[in-house]
Amino acid sequence: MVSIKASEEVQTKREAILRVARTLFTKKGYEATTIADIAKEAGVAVGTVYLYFRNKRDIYTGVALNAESLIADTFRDPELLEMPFERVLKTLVDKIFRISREHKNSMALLQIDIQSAEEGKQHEYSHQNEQDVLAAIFQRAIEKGELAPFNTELYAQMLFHIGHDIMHQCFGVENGEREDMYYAYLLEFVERLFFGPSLREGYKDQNNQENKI
Amino acid sequence: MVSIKASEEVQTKREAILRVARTLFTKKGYEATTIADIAKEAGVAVGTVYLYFRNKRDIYTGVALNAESLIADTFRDPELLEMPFERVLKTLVDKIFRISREHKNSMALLQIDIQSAEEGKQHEYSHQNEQDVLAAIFQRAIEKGELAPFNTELYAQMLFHIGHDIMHQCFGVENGEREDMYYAYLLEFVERLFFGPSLREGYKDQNNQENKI
Amino acid sequence: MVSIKASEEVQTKREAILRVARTLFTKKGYEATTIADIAKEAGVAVGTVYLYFRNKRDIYTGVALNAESLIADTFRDPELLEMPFERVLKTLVDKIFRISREHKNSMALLQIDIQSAEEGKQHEYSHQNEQDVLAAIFQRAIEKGELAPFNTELYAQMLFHIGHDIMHQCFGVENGEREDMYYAYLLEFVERLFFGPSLREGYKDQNNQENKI
Amino acid sequence: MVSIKASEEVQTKREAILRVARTLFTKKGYEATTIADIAKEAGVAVGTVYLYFRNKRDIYTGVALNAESLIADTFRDPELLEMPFERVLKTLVDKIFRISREHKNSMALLQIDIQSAEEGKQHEYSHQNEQDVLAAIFQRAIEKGELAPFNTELYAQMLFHIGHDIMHQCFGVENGEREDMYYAYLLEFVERLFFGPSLREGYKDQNNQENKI
DNA sequence: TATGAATGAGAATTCATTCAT
DNA sequence: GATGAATGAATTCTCATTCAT
Repeated sequence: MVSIKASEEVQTKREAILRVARTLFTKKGYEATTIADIAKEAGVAVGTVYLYFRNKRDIYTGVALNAESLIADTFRDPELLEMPFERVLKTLVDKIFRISREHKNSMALLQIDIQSAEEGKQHEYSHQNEQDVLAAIFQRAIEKGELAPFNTELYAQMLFHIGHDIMHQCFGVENGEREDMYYAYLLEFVERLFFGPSLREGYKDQNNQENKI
Repeated sequence: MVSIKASEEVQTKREAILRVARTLFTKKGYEATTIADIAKEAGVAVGTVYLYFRNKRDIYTGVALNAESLIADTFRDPELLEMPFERVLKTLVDKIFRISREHKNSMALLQIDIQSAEEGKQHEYSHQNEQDVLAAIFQRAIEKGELAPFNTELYAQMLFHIGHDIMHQCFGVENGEREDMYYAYLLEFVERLFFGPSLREGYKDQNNQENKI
Repeated sequence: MVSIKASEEVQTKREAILRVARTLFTKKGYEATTIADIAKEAGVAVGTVYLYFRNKRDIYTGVALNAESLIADTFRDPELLEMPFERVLKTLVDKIFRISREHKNSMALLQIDIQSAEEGKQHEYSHQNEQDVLAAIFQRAIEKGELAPFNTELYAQMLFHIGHDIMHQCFGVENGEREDMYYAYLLEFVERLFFGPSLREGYKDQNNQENKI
Repeated sequence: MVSIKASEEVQTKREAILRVARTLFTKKGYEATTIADIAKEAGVAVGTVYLYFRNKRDIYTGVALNAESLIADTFRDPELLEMPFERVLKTLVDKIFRISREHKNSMALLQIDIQSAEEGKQHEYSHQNEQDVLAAIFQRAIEKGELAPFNTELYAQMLFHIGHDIMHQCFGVENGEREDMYYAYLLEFVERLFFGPSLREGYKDQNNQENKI
């Protein structure tokens, strides 16, 4: 009993710190957030923060990696490789919105990463990870003849960025207040890119406008 | 005479500071860059920096706004509103690459200022500025019947982000070493989005592949 | 039964802490040694340390006084007052080396407590203690006509310091690796001082060299 | 004029910090002395301390090396190698007292050095330096036939320690209040060691007691 | 204008000590 | 007695900003 409660407490405390740090890093930026801020907000003493994290950077890493791996993990779902591509896009968009909603604060952090060129290089790897998963999904669809061949890596990268930007805007900046709108936007955008029609053509008639917003 | 020379000096010094600040902010991040760093690199005394800028923030604003307005200014070219849309995309991509190449360091800054939600809001205005210009170009094309109607603001926003991301990657992270590749990427991406074919269709035959990379 | 075992445990634990503290204070210095270090090394919890000692200072005092009184105690041997002075010096040198060897780590501490003038005054008393015992031995030899009269306190003080320095060098710094050499050195030094010849005279001939090393 | 005054100021400030640091390190010990203490006592801001020293350790080194080299420098006087050894001892004792008096606080630091075995090894070199100079003086006297051969290095080491101890006691602990007494003590000690008589013999008659205290 | 020494508030981090279990 | 998580005061060091020259 005791141990269960204790370990829960620990979990609670560590996570409280992470949760608060996430929020503050997002709201004020990494450098402008002080350990004192985090401790106060998390309802613990400054020293306690250092009980769970070796240093400030460590907290950041905890928050950021957590956020990054969340998305990559969800995208790594094997079903995505087998389901008809018609449904893949919507599933991906659903997933990314769901996770982002659940981890609002983490999402915004994905931007902080790219603070400087040097830092950027350090985190490139984890981005790559997510992009690879995305590219693999596209590649599979091409193999199955559902998509024409194209530069999957390039599109993975760009879509990854678009996704992040929208998540950041939607949840980081606007706190999810216009989630529905952004959901529709993103979906329309990717469906148009993958299935057409091009912006020049537009939707010829009403019957065909399932995907239009 | 003296005053001319003096004002030239002033121009020189102010700009030297801005130029150096740009580079350092980009390379090391805003917080990690000290006024002493900037002063030293710019070849002036610390106190001198404060003759031209009220505080550190002021320098940053100078740098960032400068960078942002550069793009907005270029996009505001009235020719863009009148030329056939067929040529608009390529012209825009050309412009953004040219400016980014000429102001490598500034570009990366565009990422820095999305550091935190609060900061984000402050700079939203100038982003908006650029996005508005972009949306206006699309709107004009729709009016001229060159494009089907679509949510121009949404697409302006997303394309703005994609553009920034690629510029950041290309010039901020990679220092322009693979500029040609990124140029082709971005062009193919936007042309496909605007003119098709969708990724599902792909390019049917060789004759039709004008836009393919 | 239980109480016996318990008190043994207590003894064990208290001494384990003292033993570990001694080593760490010696190796890393007082300030650089943390209670956590001591507790870990001694195999007890941090809180346990505070069951046996009121505070860190208390541990230090325990260690240092322990070390100091060891020597004073040995010097207080009544036999020393009665044995012919011819043998006293060698006996003293033997004793100091034996104790130092057995308590290597303590020895080095004798230096640490002369860290600052204020601290110095606090510990003067225990030094005085040792020096008094030494002076008493010399005084007794003078009374017995074995030594000419001299300022016994002064010489006690200086010899005490020389002894400590050599112990520190021999056991604290060199870890006893050249004990034999230092033993011969110290003996030759004090025998020359007490019995001659002076460094100017040196040893006249082989037959006379009883005391030479 | 300005530059002279300026450089004087600098000298003054840097030295004020060193002077104060010396005193505080001596009085309270290295670790117990805070930068705030030093700054306050020196009449400057905390930041100013870091204008002249990179970190706390740097201040310490400045103080300690200064102290150590002072003695070695004085002992390196070539005259000492040529003057009759009769006068050398008194000259050395005079020198060491004069320097110690002038740099009271530095002297006490020589003890702080030896805080821990590890630190001890670091500073061994500079001690060696001083001991070598001393040993060379003795060696020269032996070559000139003024002293009988003996282990000059050993005696240099021991006399070096005795000297330091007495300086520490006299100036560090007692602040020079009984300087005359310690001067007489040290002189009697070394003269007896070098010229006799041994403590056993003592001074045979009144006429011969020039050196007795 | 230009300088750069000086300032001191503020940040990260450590660690002796306490106390609920 | 024993534990070790929690505390928060204290410490070192940084750096934006000022101001006398």
